[in-house]
Amino acid sequence: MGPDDLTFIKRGAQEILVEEDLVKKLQERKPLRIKAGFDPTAPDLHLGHTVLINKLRQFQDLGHHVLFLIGDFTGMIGDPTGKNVTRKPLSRDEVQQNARTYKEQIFKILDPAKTELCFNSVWMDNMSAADLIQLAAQHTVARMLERDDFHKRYSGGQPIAIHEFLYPLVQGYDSVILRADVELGGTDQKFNLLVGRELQKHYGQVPQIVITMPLLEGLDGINKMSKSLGNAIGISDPPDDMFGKLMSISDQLMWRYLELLSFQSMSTIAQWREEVGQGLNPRDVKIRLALELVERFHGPTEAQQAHERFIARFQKGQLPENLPEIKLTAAGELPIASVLKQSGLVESTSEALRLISQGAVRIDGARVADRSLLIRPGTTQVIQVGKRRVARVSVD
RNA sequence: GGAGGGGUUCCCGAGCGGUCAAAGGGAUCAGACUGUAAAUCUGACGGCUCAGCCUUCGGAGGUUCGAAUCCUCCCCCCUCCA
Repeated sequence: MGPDDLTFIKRGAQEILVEEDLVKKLQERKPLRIKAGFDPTAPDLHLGHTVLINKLRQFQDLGHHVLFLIGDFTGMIGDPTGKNVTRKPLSRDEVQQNARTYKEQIFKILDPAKTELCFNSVWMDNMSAADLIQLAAQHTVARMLERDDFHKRYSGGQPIAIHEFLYPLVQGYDSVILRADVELGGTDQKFNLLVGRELQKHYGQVPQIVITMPLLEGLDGINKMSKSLGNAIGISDPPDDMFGKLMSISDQLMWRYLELLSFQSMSTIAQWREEVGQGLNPRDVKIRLALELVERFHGPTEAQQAHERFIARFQKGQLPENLPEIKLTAAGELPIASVLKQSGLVESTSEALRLISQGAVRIDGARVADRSLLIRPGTTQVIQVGKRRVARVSVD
């Protein structure tokens, strides 16, 4: 623990405010209080979220103390950052349930012994209106309007509700209560994190260091990773899925993922880059990445097996071992399109016919050319649609 | 409260009485090429008992041989003024 740790801390970080202050704190060689706030909504964490959590983990490895704050009070306000969607308040039970799910997921990365779970309702519920007004008095409208999205909305004539100004204030006040030395957040959180610094000064504390982490790109390599964009790798994705998705990223994106998601040292990664420069297939580096991450969330055995299954299936073109079994019942012969639809391999008859004419459908390995092919009852066949959809379908 | 603009298939966005299941782009899916790479090329992209038929263009009515396109009412969004 000390100033030498700066290199590790800086890895992948977008910005550190203020770096000299961080060096000073590190020089004290005392465990720092590292804060990060999270939504109380159902955590469906994906690798994008883990960028920040990994950073917390690095701090723990360096001997620091993590304050994992669940914003159950702020959740009721709704973070005005980015999209402007009103949230419905969560009940105590829901928050508790979500907190449990958080624990399950984050402790695959974080060390429970060095993690303190906090809820800001603990202190915010007791705050009086007078206290809140006093808190609000610490900031001016002009400063609030400096925030990029407020500024845009204000100058663009879009509404900003008064309560939206309270969000950054409460988030900052959390830092005061928790006496945070460092707060981590995504780049979109920069303003809110800085408000924490201001408030801490007002309350006579040394302002926290703000570290922003980049938003990880999703599988497409362009948009930020998000479940709703369908470009995410969930940390509870099954091993094969996770492995496969990681293998499907572009070579360029792979280096980014290595920096932000891998626990390999930067020097090791630099060495890999060199190997690729000398002719190593980037695919093999990708395999290392996939192994590491699947292992992190599912353990070494699963990782190894996912790797083997991947090779068998996609490099050797074999069928997966555990095919989903689908049983259909039919009175007589069934057109292939109906079989595909009823088995759930395609969404509609139209899609089935389309895919057949595109040569995407195989029965027991043989491409189906005839769109009016009839399947007789009493047969069991392996049906493939494209590369990823396969099932053993029996018709009775 | 007043004036104006707009709601089109997953998204953006053209269409403004027939030739419209609706241009173009994106996303997606499939095929080729591969390393399940990426990029590229090709094709598909509402549904069905599929060379035909049925249901779509904010909602409900209406005009017309015929409407996403015209009329009426309603709902929703935005801009400007107060």
